[in-house]
Amino acid sequence: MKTMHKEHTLTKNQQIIFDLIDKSSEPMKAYAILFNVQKKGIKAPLQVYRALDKLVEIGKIHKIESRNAFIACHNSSCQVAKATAFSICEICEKVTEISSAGLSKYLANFKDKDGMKYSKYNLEFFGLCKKCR
Amino acid sequence: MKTMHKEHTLTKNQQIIFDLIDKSSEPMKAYAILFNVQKKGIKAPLQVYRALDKLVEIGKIHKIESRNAFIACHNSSCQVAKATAFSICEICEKVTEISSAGLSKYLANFKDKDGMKYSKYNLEFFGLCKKCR
DNA sequence: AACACTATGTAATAATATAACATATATTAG
DNA sequence: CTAATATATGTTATATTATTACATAGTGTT
Ligand SMILES: [Zn+2]
Ligand SMILES: [Zn+2]
Ligand SMILES: [Zn+2]
Ligand SMILES: [Zn+2]
Repeated sequence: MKTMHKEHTLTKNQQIIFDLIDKSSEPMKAYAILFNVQKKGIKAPLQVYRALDKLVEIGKIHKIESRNAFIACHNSSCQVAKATAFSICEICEKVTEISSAGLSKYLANFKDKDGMKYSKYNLEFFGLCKKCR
Repeated sequence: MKTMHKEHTLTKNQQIIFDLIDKSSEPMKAYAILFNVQKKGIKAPLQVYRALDKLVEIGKIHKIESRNAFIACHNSSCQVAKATAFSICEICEKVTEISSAGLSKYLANFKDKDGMKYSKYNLEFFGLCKKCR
């Protein structure tokens, strides 16, 4: 078997925060998350950041670096928690995870001028989404 | 002539801050920049951020989004202020701007599943640099 | 001179993220 | 099972990154 998926059982805080992000239609910022989960007993920024760190680490969510925001992974079976690509609408800020075999293959095989390959990358495309065009 | 380069005459603050970043061997963070230019009369964060915004806008520097840091553009004639790619060493944090015709062509021509093209992108590769391998 | 535009100066504050320390819960080894 | 270890949580304080708001100054155009 080529890829074995370790099942990560989420802890309570991780589950609460993942559920919130997962059902959100847009990327969520840490303090928006905090505000939303306070009714569930998560009171401090650090509790949020710790859960976010872990969720990113195991690939359940991704951080949109240019926006300091987080979205759930929608690459179904995301073996590529470390090879991410997104399109970002510069008007409505809609973010979509790009799942392109061609793109990931190209980038995974890309060699810099020293012949160096990189297995980990993050790519953010910017433009206008369908609605905003 | 294909690309006409408007010469941007930098203002005083812009020049001070660009010079500092340009001579730095590593990406600089905004408050490190602030600290360094205080002797030159730039006293407030906003003065730094305004200069940074402008310098990014005209392509003299780039922001490394995953690090909240800034480096001078070294794509010599950077027509691609909006199409940037970097390699980042996860140990020593060395950042290098990637200048690859193949890569930029591939990305500029990349179409998502809706057939959408993106003229603007930012790509960050992560790995270990020569020294850290 | 009048106007528009860009840049600067300054103070206050907002938004994002981490350090430090105490406690609790889960996992593993003996 | 129990002790040891690792992971997760709770809490307070603080560090880091970035923007709002408003006043002033310079630059170029008509
Ligand atoms: Zn994903
Ligand atoms: Zn849009
Ligand atoms: Zn460049
Ligand atoms: Zn290195």
